[in-house]
Amino acid sequence: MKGEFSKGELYGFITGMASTALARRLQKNFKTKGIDITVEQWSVLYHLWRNDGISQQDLCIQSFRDKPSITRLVDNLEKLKLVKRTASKEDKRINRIFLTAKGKKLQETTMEMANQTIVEAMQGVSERDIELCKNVLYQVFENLKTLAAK
Amino acid sequence: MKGEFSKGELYGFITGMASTALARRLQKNFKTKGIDITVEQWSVLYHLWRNDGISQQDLCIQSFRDKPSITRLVDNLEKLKLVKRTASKEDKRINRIFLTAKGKKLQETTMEMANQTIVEAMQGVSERDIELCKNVLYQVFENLKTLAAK
DNA sequence: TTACTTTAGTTGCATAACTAACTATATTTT
DNA sequence: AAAATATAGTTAGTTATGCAACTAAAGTAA
Repeated sequence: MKGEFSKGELYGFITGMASTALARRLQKNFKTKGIDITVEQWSVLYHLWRNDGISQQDLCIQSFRDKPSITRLVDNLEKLKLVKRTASKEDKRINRIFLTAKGKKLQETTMEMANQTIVEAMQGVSERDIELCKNVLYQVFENLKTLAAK
Repeated sequence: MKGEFSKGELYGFITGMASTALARRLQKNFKTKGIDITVEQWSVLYHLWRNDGISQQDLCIQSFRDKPSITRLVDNLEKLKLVKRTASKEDKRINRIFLTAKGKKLQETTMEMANQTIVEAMQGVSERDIELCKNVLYQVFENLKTLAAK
């Protein structure tokens, strides 16, 4: 077990082993249920379900990805007929991204699966500790964001 | 700020925003210091520094990657003259991976940078909370590993 | 109005990840 | 010993990420 995610070290923390494992699990759950999207595509849809019609730039910020990544994710989501690009009339530079009926339909099932996956992952961890862990990760994220802005 | 890594949600947790930010920061720090390796390559070297000459299979388990990923990471590390594949004499299926002098030399500087990056990231987080967070992530990892094995 | 700068998005190139299919060597079973 | 199985590693195809260079439209300044 020496090299794995051992309690005493930060290797797993740096490399995001827990979130990698979580994403892999969610991906497998999608596949098992015959849902043919990647977890990355799901994470883009996630923001559209809350806020349909936002721009690619908004998706960059909210999903914490760069512009080329979003361009290609939207390309693929469009191929899957889950979203549709629409040029903004006010500002022709902007693409507004809208969910299709098919895209909207995925929300309920996949969010349910995501929640279920988290429940499985958090087995044996108290609510209080989950909150604390989220707060630490949030703080880490904020610290690094501040540094990156410099 | 609505879509970002907000305290109240698990989105950032699922997508590994904190570890992504940490990896990006470490990558940038490498680049700034003229160290031309990726963080993924670094994470492979990390295991070799502790245990030179292990097999690709060992690297798979320890770095939590699949076989093709390790094949290519070792390919690229070999191109960079940081490691060298050597077929095992006992079992011809096995490649043992050995650090070159150049590969060994990277340890001190880059580990220092990784530690420094973690210090930056953990600013304002108590030792106790770091420990607790690591334990939660460890538990999550173990839960998912158990599930995957089924 | 023309020139400069900023913003939104795309394209090209390199690295990395997952899946599936494959080769080669070892091990186990019969 | 021969056949079946398991293990180590590679290859091919698709998706995703990061960086740099690019186009087009908007906003700002001269």
